[in-house]
Amino acid sequence: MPQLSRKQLLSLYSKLRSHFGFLNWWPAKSNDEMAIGAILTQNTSWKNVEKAIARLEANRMLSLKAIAEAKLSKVERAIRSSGFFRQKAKRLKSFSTYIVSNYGGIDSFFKRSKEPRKELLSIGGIGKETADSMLLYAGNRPIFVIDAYTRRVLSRVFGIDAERMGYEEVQRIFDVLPASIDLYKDFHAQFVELAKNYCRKKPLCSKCPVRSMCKYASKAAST
DNA sequence: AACCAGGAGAGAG
DNA sequence: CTCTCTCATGGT
Repeated sequence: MPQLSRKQLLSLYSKLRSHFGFLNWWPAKSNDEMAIGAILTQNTSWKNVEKAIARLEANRMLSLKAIAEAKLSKVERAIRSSGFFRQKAKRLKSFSTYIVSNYGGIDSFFKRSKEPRKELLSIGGIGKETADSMLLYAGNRPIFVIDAYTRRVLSRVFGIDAERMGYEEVQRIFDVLPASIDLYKDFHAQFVELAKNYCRKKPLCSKCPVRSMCKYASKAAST
């Protein structure tokens, strides 16, 4: 019993896509860099993550192998700009150590793991959103990533109480879509772009690219 | 100058 | 299972 039809979702995507254009999200040079970025961006703006990635690269630690071998304090220093640096340094190390020692590298992890999602979640510091981001953007699995922005847009545009729903429950809304990796990647990016620019605390409904199909916008206009 | 950012986990109920 | 609190920094 899906709450939204494929047509509704694709119509939303179409509007976003023609407004924002194709968003080449997460253009990491390697899957290592992508996975590292996924951990660093937890509850942190991407801008500060870029600085941390640049510093890791400058110190030749922009790979799981290098992080697994580096001292914790050295990782901490490099990623300080991304906030939560002590936690994240531990998370980077435990993740890197797990992948490198069990699979040799992230590419063979994605190739050989039978249940990659469950396995990622078993590693400390990797929650559902981070795991799904890695699976979609690095592992090329058709898994829809749910974040706070996605929930907010679903809530406002369609009136779905996605902010109180469980993660997988929100994820199931997108089961009606064709299992296209490129669609999932770009759709998620479009959600973020819409939420950051329009669905804010102080919403900009009058200029919103999807106001014609948005419940919140029409409600805000009539009152 | 409060307030949030592309969350996760431990603890409590 | 769901709710609450903590983690810690830079930008607006």
